[in-house]
Amino acid sequence: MGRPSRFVLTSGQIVNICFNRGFKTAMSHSDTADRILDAAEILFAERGFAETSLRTITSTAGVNLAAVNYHFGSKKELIQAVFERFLTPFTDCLETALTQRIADEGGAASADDLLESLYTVSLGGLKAQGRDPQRFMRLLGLAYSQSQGHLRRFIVARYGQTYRRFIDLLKQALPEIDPVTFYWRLYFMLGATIFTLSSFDAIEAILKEDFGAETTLQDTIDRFVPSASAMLRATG
Amino acid sequence: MGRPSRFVLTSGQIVNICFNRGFKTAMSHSDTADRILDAAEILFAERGFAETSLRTITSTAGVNLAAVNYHFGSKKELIQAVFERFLTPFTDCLETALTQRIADEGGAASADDLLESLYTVSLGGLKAQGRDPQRFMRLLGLAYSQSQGHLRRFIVARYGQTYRRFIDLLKQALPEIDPVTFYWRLYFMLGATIFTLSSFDAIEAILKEDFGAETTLQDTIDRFVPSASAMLRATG
DNA sequence: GTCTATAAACTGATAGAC
DNA sequence: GTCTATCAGTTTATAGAC
Repeated sequence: MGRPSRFVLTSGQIVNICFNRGFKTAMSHSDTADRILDAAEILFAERGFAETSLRTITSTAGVNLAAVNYHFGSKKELIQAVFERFLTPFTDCLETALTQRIADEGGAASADDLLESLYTVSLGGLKAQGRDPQRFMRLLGLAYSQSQGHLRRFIVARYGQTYRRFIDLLKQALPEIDPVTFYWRLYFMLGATIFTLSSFDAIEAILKEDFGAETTLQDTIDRFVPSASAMLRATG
Repeated sequence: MGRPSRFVLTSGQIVNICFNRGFKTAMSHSDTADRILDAAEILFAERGFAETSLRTITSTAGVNLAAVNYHFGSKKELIQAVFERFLTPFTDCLETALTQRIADEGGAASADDLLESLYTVSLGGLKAQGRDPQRFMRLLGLAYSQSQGHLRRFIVARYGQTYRRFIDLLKQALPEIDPVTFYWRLYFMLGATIFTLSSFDAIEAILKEDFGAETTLQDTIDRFVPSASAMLRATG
């Protein structure tokens, strides 16, 4: 599994370093714009974009309605700002983790290690940042399903490079899979992750109710990595 | 793999039988209500519920605005009617296919055969019906992500029994997987399917562009079944 | 920067003529 | 069953006072 030696940073340590830095600078002053972003992030994730009015956002944030237009210009730009605030530290952290992995493993990381980096950054990173991974995944799901075009273009232009890098590394780690099959399974994995973690609270509650099983963060990562890995590698 | 003998109906044949019956009766008269349902189905799948106004639906359908309230009562009831129209033949067909499978295989079907039934009914069935599988999946995704409660309750009450039956059969076919892991992976599979097929056209276009690969229906089923199967069975 | 007030457009739903 | 006309409520966005 390529467990790092004691001189090498683990994904978890990288997560703590990047997110703690990003977190402090982003949160150092809680002015009106941040209050709006906080409220918008929660409400968008719960209801979607069209179902969340600026009035609901501003009254939840305890600020004036006109403040949205003053600080962000329009609702579309507010949506982009919400995504920018959580995708920037996340993407930077993934970038760092990937660089560390390939340095660590001499140029080519294994598929399981790449997946472990991805899930540790997305789940562990957000929890370390005091944020809810489920909310993050719901927003990502919305970006795909409700995207009015502008958001999709914004995300691809701003963050596409890092995700292409991840995909290329994963492809190199699975040379036996033909490119078309790889592409299908990549979507498969993305959908499984976003969809499942979007319903994380509901699944967690059902598992506790029906099986008495507590769900920890590490449990979830340890469940996702082998499942995704087996799916990517499937023969037939 | 349990290929049926020549005296046994294949999933594909079952699909043709159920859907052709349902299709003719449902489409025999194209009055105002059906025109509204046709337009609403397409527009909801493209934009979501909140983003699609009744005015857009009625003008697309070429009918009067008041006709929606006359025929369906409210927008919520129109949404339910859209789902009812495509979920009823789909669910009936899955029910028939499952019954055939367990009769065919003497009480307990294999996981791969169950998955093959599910995908043949959902993909093949809708295409046989002259409908777009992608649209079907987008609507299912919306039911999960945008569900305003009423739709979720409607679907569970009306169709829950068949899906619980499928899940129980699949669980029986995978006795070596512990129940909690099974539950996680079921969500994983559901998300992968809905998400991937929601973007079917986009994926198809990219595959043709980048690899010159044409994508047929049977290709897609043959790609999904082993991937989902490997994921469900993963060890570790 | 923050506020009030209001514009301008859109929404779902309905009453009542035909 | 279908239409027009309209209601009552909501939405985003902005102008202008402070």
